[in-house]
Amino acid sequence: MDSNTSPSWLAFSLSNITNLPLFDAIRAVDHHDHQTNGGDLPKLEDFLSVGSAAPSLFEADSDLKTLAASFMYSSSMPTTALTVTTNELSPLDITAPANIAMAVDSSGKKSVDTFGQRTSIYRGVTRHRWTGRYEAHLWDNSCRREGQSRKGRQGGYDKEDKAARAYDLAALKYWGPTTTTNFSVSDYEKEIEEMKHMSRQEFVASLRRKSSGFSRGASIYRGVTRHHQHGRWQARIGRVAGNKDLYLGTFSTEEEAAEAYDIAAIKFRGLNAVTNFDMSRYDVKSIASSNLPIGGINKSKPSSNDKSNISTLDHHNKALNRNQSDELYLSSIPFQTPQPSSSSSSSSSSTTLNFALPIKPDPSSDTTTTNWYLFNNDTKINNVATLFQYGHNGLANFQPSLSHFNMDYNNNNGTTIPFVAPITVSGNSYERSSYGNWVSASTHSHQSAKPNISVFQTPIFGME
DNA sequence: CATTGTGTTGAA
DNA sequence: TCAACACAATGG
Repeated sequence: MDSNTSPSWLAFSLSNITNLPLFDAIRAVDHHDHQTNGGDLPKLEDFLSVGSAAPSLFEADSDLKTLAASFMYSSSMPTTALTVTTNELSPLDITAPANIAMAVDSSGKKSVDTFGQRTSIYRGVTRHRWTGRYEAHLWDNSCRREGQSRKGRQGGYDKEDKAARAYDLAALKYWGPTTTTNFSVSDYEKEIEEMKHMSRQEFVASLRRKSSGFSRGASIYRGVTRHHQHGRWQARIGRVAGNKDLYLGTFSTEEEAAEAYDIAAIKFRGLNAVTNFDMSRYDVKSIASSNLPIGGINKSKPSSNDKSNISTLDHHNKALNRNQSDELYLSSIPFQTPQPSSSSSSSSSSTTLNFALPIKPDPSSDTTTTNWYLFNNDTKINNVATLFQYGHNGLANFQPSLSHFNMDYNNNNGTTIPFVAPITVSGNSYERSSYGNWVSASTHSHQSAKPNISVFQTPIFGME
């Protein structure tokens, strides 16, 4: 909550991190060093790459030119700050495919004499020449056309079989359950279900995101480092727009910092950004539309508040509106003046607010009650009132692009204030409620004063 | 070899 | 807390 010092657009962060997914947590480094030791379990390629480097072996693989998506997997992050217990080769993984053989020869193309150079026993997987990392390749030109998922772009997983699985998933998405996969299709039931809701590009993008690599640092999260003096976590993103490092703030938890990085990454790199958390956590659209002065970031600290930016108060507002408190205001939402008082709006009646929150709907939830809390700037948590959303049921109403929600605001006085807000909401109350992780809105609706709404969220981390 | 992530250090 | 430089890993 003390991370109230981030760039304005970061304001859009909403850490629903509570359910820190299983996020293959360990994007850490693997401690095997294939380059120097023939030690553990030599791999096929170790034998193949005799002499100097193995590089050229794949150079000829021009087929890869058509790759639209690729995932890299590594097994040789050289250093090792974090030695991860590598037991990733769980029994499960070893269920290596019976179709290996076929995988090998079915890739066609390559002439027989190059077979021996295959760098992985898995279909769709190749081992990167220098690095020893693994890439899963999926060829699809349409993808490329749409400018999505081109080759490379992210580090790799640490294990060959992971690359193989990535390939499998992509292939399943593209060619259906009958396609040849490395592992049994039954391994992917869950994923297959998930992919149904995504376009190929989306799915592939998500796969890419899940690939690992990186993190040679203190944090397992990308873009996060621990600061020397107070052990706080600093988030940065390098040389974006401008060519300077962009400092994203310091946070007390890695996750918050990681999220800050993610948002920045999305902001600058869009859908292709490689993020720490699943992209679904963020509302890319909103992040993109925030008025971040791309190319120049408010180098100047968002001094107290850049009310200036706010001027253009179209629905999407940003501008960090810090408040004397130490609460984290994620987004400040200057909005339409309250109702022209048509009726009795004086003190506490009815106000129409317009604001947007870059929160992505949680597709897994079908609840229609969102925990929107309205606060009074002065009293904060005391004046909590829950907003009940009505008139909407189910997922259809949670489309990110969609915008208007009608809500009733039940204030403490029992008064109900109709509330209209173009927002996208996360409706997953179950996970939030248990952690007190709520999206909240704070308002300044005093007498005549123009309401000033800020959105912030209650502390998530550090509170058990 | 161009990018971009991370260690570090230091001033404010 | 914020910034910057230097270096290293990544991916082309």
